[in-house]
Amino acid sequence: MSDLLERLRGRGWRMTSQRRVVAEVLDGEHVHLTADEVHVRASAKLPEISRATVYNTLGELVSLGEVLEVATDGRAKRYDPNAHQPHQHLVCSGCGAIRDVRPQGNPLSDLPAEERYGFTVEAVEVTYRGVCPSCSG
Amino acid sequence: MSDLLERLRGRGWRMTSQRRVVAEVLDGEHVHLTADEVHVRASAKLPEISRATVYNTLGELVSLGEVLEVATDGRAKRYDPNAHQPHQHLVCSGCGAIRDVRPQGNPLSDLPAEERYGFTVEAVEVTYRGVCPSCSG
DNA sequence: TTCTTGACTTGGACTCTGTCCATTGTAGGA
DNA sequence: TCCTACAATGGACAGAGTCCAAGTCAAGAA
Repeated sequence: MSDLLERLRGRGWRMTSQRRVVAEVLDGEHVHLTADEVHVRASAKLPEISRATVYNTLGELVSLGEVLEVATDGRAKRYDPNAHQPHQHLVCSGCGAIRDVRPQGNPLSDLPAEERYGFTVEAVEVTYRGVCPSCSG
Repeated sequence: MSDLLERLRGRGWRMTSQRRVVAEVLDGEHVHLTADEVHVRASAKLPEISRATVYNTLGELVSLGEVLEVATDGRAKRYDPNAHQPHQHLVCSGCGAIRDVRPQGNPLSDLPAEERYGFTVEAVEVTYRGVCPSCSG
């Protein structure tokens, strides 16, 4: 993530303190924050940052392919900075915790041609649901 | 779906015209309506039915395991009456059409123990994304 | 059949998530 | 340093869903 800002600058992204702060907040492993959580954490570093800017910046990062949008429940979308490593998600039904996981094989190949109904299938999202150790203990 | 009402009555469900209409609207194959769409169609049969009742009834059907909630985009949840036959979804990125599909094998077994982080994994949802014949033509 | 009652429905207010837009501010090149 | 196009702001707005107090009614009891 540290070279993210460099990469974006190279792509003509204008660097502002707001964008820098949003990028910093999204740094890390197994990070799946909602826009609102990003706003809270960004505000801690840069109190004047507005909600609209957080939404704008997240949207741009998604368009640029640097962040993934994850919708594991019907509530707010979550933003996953782990965009350059293919993975799926494991979600705790108790507390909502999310882990990135890497299943074996390629789930795309599990859909036989006769189940594709003429679609050109391009991607697959897998969400495993279960109970995490803290919630089952 | 025709015996759904019988089954629910047997479970102590009080039968009302509103609930009957919502159940009727959800009948069929590859049905994935939003709550609002259910409300529109139910209103055609029973004009006085309220939005709140549609939400209540859908929520009850989901709790009872008779209908599945599907969140394929960040927008409104969709309701899938095909709850008694395990399946996954194939979604068109163009028009949003949804088909029920049955992948080979059990996607749950693709997640090795060392990728479960101590979770008790109970279910898996798979969403295939692609372009349908109408949209690619 | 009528009565009774607790479950169900209603509609409007409210919350949450996200978008839009006119105005103000500023990064970065000239 | 100055310009200006791009970015940030915040407040209004929209869509999806929940909540609640009051009114209604399904279905068992008499």
